[in-house]
This record gives sequence, C-alpha cells and structure tokens, in this order.
Amino acid sequence: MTLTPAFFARDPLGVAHDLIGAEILVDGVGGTIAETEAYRTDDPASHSFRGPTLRNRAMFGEPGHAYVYLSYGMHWCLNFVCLPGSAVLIRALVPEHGLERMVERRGLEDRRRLCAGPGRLAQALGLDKSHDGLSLFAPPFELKEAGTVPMVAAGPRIGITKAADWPWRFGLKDSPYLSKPFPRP
DNA sequence: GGGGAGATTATCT
DNA sequence: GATAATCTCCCCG
Repeated sequence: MTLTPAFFARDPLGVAHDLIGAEILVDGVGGTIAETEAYRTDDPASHSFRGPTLRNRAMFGEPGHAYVYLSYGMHWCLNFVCLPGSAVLIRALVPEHGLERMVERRGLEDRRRLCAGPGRLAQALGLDKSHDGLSLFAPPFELKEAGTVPMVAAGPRIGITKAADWPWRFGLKDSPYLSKPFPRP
C-alpha cells in the first residue's frame, strides 16, 4: 500500500487498518504505528458528528493532514485526516527513533510506556496545537511504509461513551507497545 | 496488577 | 455549567 495523499482519501476504517506497521516520524522522532482508531463522520463518538467547528476544522480539510486537539484539558492527541469529517486517531507507536528525546519529554525510561496511548505518544513526539492542520507529507512529518505485512488485531475503541462497542480499533497483534491489550475473541 | 480519584481547560450546550 | 478520543499517582493486597 503506497503512502500518498490518495491513501488517506478513503474510509477511515480501511486507513486505520492499513496504517498498522507503517512508520511516523516528527522531526526524526517516532516509530512504527502499533495502534489506531477510526472516527467517521456518521459516528456519534467523532468530533465531526455535529458538523464543522473551530476545533475540528482540520477534520473537514485535506486528507493526509494532521488533526491535533487537546484532550481533557491536558493531553494532545494526533489524528490523520481521511475523507472530510473522518480521521484516524494514532494511539500507540513502537518507539524506534529519537529514544533519547522521547525519554526527555516524557520524563521516564520505560520503553513500553513511552508511546503507549494517544496522549503519551503526542508528548513523546513533541506535538501540540502548532501541528494542527499540517500536511503529513512535509516536514516536520515523515511517513514510511510498512516493511512487511503485519498481523492486525481489531476490537472496540477505548475511552468513549458513545458507540463504544463498534470494533474500530486496530493494532499490531500481541504487541507489548499497545495502550491496552485487545480483548480475546 | 488493578481500581479509583484528581488534574486541568478548550469547547460546546 | 458540563463534558471530554487521557494519564499518573496512590492504595490495596
């Protein structure tokens, strides 16, 4: 699967699945995408459900751009915009590049917890409001395709109250870098 | 290792 | 004024 803007111009379910195993870097810091969640326009849990607002405007912009928002007044979260009104939340990475900077930003050494969760990942990569709306195909972002086809697990999304049972969460099967294990089938 | 409280603020009702 | 796509710390056992 070639990572071009066209890759993102489709249903976020497919994008969320196909992003597992790809690599994301911000200023050279990052690693393999280990966990994602899809948010669609007809999805009660999505920020886009009630239409465009100031916060979610990036979700209605160009596919292949970043949507970065502040969660719980404290944590930045990174999304990749797909078709207008839809996006994929990046929930976990396998930390591989720039470990030193991640440790510095996160204030801990435990590799398993550096990027295991959307807020942790954003902190490790130094993301904030300034990245909202930026293209993923230009610095400081860098995307690389998966080397091999990974085993992908799917299950219910995490931390939401609406449509909580829809299995729109994807991840590297049995990876120790997930924010949480997937429920047994 | 697991459950629960508290942190902290932009956004929308 | 309530809510939220979360995280850390503290307590228990």
